[in-house]
Amino acid sequence: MPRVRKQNETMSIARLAKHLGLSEGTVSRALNNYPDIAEKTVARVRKAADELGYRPSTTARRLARGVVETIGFVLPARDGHQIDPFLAEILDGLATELALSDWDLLVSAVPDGHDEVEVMDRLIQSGKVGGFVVARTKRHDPRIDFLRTSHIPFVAQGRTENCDDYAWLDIDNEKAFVDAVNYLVGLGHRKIAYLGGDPELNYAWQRRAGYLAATKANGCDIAPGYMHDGITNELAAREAVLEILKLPDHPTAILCVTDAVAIGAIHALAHAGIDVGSEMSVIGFDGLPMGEAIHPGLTTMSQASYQIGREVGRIVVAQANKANSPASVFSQILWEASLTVRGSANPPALKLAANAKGGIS
Amino acid sequence: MPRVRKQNETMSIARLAKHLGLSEGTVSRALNNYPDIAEKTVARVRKAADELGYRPSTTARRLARGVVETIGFVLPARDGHQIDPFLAEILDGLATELALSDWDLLVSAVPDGHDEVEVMDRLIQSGKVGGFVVARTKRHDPRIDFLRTSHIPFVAQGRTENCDDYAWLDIDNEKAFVDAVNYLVGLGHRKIAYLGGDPELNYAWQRRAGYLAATKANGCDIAPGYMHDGITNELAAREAVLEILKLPDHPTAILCVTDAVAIGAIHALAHAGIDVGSEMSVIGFDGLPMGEAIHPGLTTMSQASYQIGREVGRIVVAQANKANSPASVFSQILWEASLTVRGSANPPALKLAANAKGGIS
DNA sequence: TTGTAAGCGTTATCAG
DNA sequence: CTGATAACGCTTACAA
Repeated sequence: MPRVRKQNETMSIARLAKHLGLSEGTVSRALNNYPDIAEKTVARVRKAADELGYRPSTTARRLARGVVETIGFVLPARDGHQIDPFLAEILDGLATELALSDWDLLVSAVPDGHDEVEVMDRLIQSGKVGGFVVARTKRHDPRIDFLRTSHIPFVAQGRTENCDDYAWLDIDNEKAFVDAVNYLVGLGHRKIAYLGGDPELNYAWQRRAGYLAATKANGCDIAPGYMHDGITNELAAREAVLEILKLPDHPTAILCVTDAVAIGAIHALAHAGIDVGSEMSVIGFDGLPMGEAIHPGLTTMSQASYQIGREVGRIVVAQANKANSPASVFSQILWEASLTVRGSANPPALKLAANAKGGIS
Repeated sequence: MPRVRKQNETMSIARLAKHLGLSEGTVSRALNNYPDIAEKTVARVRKAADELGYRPSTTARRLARGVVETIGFVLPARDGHQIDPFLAEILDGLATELALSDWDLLVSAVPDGHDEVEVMDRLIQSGKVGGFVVARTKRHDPRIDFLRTSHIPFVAQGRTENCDDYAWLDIDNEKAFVDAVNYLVGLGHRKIAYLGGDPELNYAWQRRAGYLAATKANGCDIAPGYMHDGITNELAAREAVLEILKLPDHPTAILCVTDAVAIGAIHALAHAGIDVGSEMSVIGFDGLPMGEAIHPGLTTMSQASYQIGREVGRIVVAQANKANSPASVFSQILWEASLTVRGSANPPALKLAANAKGGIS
């Protein structure tokens, strides 16, 4: 014997077969819906399996079948700021969808001194995952480049610049920000500032592009100091707002790359004594629940992150299941964000009304 | 041949052995640091393995060794509200620590119509995980009861009422809220309201207990309408605050079970025209980054959620590794939360100063 | 110090 | 319709 094992407790197919007086092969086929087993036998096997609490060993099954029904997800390297709520929602949706398809979700972090591609490569080479989901894509993303070459199914949440030859699900960020600008212009705003994120991240780049395109199309000019890039959290938002308030020619509205940034901006404005929603309008992006709880409520472009996670999970499993198709065609899905109107964005004219009402200054 | 397999691409130990002119057994032992292989051979094998990019198949290894180096984590059933930031941080820390120990993290959701224990049971029975981490414990937690019986290593983040016979890491929630009340009393507050969470959740129960004990010890009485339970998000916090403001005898401070609740409360107060930090003090619990960005900054009891995740990971792996110890002794660790002072809590006397400064009303 | 071979629990081919 | 049996890739007791 190669080793002392607690075989006595584990219910294996061998024990089940012996118990039934059948061969292992027959039991296996009965349990796996093979068409060539007698109805009666199938029923008998099923019943016994249930009663004895038999569950096939995933490990053995993997080895025999040569497939791994597990999707890998590598958490973005921890660059100081924690997992954002958007990612958490995606993960939740992804886990839910995979559970429904009986796939597993393997979540991995990137240890210091390593990089994401390295981690992904190990996961693939050691046979731990049979597919990947990649989130928060960069404009040029080494992870995508890597996955392209490793012939493993994967889906990106968010595109890259070149994105013809793989599956992705993205929000139409550019259109969303065009819509947001148009909405502000429709309210009467012409001087619109922008708090943008890391331009390496494709979503930030796309939103920035939407802002630029729409302001131009509407003939709003972007005064110096109106555009701030690299705002990735609430604190950076505060600082940027302070700079904006120092400008001789104030904007009347601030468009923010995310809700987190918008919330930071709102607080900074409130702190500076500016009445948000009247003296200054603010619009965010994400649709976080917190946007509903603050005052004024955050007007924002909402995306259904949980649903995105679910859909991405659906796609990656589908892709893995039809890995045999010759001319592989990739799901490439663009969803639209929708405007959620609350109190933080209003016509600039309200400012006068508010001042009048205040009656003091 | 049982099946057409793409054996040509996969670098197996067999190919490696053949390439080296050695037996598979020798190669395996060389790679696994067995003491009985010649130095020279070990070096040769290592080199070849590196060059040929050999990575042992985790699946085959699992089957042969009979151990699964994977920790399961079941996301709390999605009861409307999304994954809270605290959980996300824990996950991040857990994933990081496990990656360092070469363990994997399997994250699963609970499909509708199933329960968490069911999901955990399946994961164990099918051999997908070799341990568990359980978060957000309830006072009486069926997951813990289940894991106690299934002889698999696990660690709880948070205790249950009976918690002698398993490993856990918890924050001393009761002490934290005693400290918070003492701090408020030290500032001069006597009328302290409380926004509490779901009392089924042990942390909420413990914090509540701390509030009750400390107010009593300090002789502060809790007027009717001062205590609100079941406040689990920002919106509920708003409503509770509105009720509190209707009370004939206002409290001067509100202690909140979480930062999310505190932030909701602060916004509701601001909305009602109450100046937070002077007319009303607010204290939260968690130490979320957002607490730093709002105005006034949130005074809160901070816990290091990422570190908690890491430590929990460390413990569960350690426990799995010494599964042979006879008199199993469990790590039971209590960490303290630390007070982070910002602007949202001040002496009630400031109210007068603020009014004076305002100069108008 | 190394080779041999059994075994982990399942699936799948091929006879019967 | 069912039973043998090889194979998946690796580990490990034992023999050499």
